[in-house]
Amino acid sequence: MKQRLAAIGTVEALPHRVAAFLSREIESGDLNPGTLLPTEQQLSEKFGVSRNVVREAIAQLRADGMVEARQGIGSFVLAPEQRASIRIDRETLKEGQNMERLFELRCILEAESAALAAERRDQEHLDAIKAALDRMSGEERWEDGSIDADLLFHREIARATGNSYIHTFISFVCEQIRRSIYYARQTNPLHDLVEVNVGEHVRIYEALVAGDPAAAEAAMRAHIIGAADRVGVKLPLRTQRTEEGK
Amino acid sequence: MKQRLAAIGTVEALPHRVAAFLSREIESGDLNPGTLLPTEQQLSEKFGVSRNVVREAIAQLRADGMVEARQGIGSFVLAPEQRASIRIDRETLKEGQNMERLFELRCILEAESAALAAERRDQEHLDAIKAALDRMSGEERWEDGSIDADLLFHREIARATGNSYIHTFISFVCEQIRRSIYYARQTNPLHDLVEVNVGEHVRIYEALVAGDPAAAEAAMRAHIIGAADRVGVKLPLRTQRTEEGK
DNA sequence: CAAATCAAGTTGTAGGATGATATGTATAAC
DNA sequence: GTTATACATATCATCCTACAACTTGATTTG
Repeated sequence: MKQRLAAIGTVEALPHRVAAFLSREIESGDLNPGTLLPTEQQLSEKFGVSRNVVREAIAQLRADGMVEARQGIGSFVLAPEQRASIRIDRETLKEGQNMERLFELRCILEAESAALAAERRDQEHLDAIKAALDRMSGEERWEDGSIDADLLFHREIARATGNSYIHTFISFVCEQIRRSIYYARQTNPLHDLVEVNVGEHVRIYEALVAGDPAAAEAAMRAHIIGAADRVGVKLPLRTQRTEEGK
Repeated sequence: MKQRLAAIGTVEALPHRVAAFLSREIESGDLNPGTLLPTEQQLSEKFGVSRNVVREAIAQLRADGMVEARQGIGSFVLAPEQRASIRIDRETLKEGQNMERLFELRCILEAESAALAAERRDQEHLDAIKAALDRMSGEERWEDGSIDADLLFHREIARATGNSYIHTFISFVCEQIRRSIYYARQTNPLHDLVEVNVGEHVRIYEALVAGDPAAAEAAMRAHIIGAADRVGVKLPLRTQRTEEGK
């Protein structure tokens, strides 16, 4: 009774697919903490892969602190309290549609971040944001320095919210996106370098200076959508956005 | 020319010892970024272990984002900037933070999550959410089973967005809040147990069934604000929310 | 000279064999 | 009857060989 692993278009390593499957089962609660995973033999037969593949998958789960293997017994599912971290690894990032999802998450976080920053920013924050903006304007093309300045711009806005959780999460998401862009450029050097749209950033900055949360949110949302578009990602938009909060 | 791995008193798994050795070589700069690791065959001979052990060790390094393996070539050492696997560990998030900021982030993520879920959910998602809701209704007080059901309810909604990043982030934030509540109850057992407001959850569920993103978002926002209030956290609200998107 | 082909090297996967470790069971001793 | 030992079983840990898939560079061929 073999079970087909989701066969996405992208070529993906088998161990990662198995690990992702088990990981989802644990996350969704199908495998409660404390329970024993099926034996390597059973998993091997269930997924139709060799035990080596299963072992590598379990090793990955163990590295993430999701299970604990004990010789002669099996692998136990650990409670979420023991989970060490959030991790988005390179393989996951390469999966199709993941860029789209990442941008979607970024849009949610940054739009709200911009609105909060517009309400809570002080002069020191504005100065830091302006400095990043100036650094960005120095470069026309999407080069390393420009990318860093762009990243800094967004992080400074997140910092201006006064909520370090938001700052941490946005930094993380931005890093993921930046690295995937690096990677895409590395594997396909002919790919056109994406230009940084300075104008979009200026509009965000102006809204922050004006202390207008709605304008800041709208400008940021437009910017993220534009940025996604420039790397070939069409962001699925919510159909009823304008009606919210009525 | 075999090389002895450090034989510590503790019995440690072979792959972990190999990974630790290579990891130290990379960290110390003996293996510069961009260079190719020795082949699995060579490492196998060097350490006197099987190729499987070497493979598991490299898989661990890859999971940590230190190397990238490419079939037919070898494993490249990555620069720290290129490392695609980032951990947001609890220590980082715990530094001088408070519940207020955590709830603020949760509100941002979950409100949008509910709206997206209302647009994208299918019957399987609704069934899973309903199941969590039923489990929750069984308990009147904020007890362990009820907390788990509550958590599951929110995670299932996040899953219904189809965006695994949102799911991951929300799970993480919920887990943080749950642990804080556990801790508060442990240190102060006299503290009144907070009741789960089933009604708020029902309203969210109904909006999801109706496929109404705006209603789902509003219900979720009200719920998070209410939940924060019940644990003594006053959520700072944005002043201009209703005007957004004009 | 250019393009197609081939050969060698490397990682990825398959599948079995053996050792190490934990658990349950049956037998023997008291 | 109870306890203790030995054995059988199940499982992970490691090792081994073989083949498939992929990359690179040399060779051959037109």
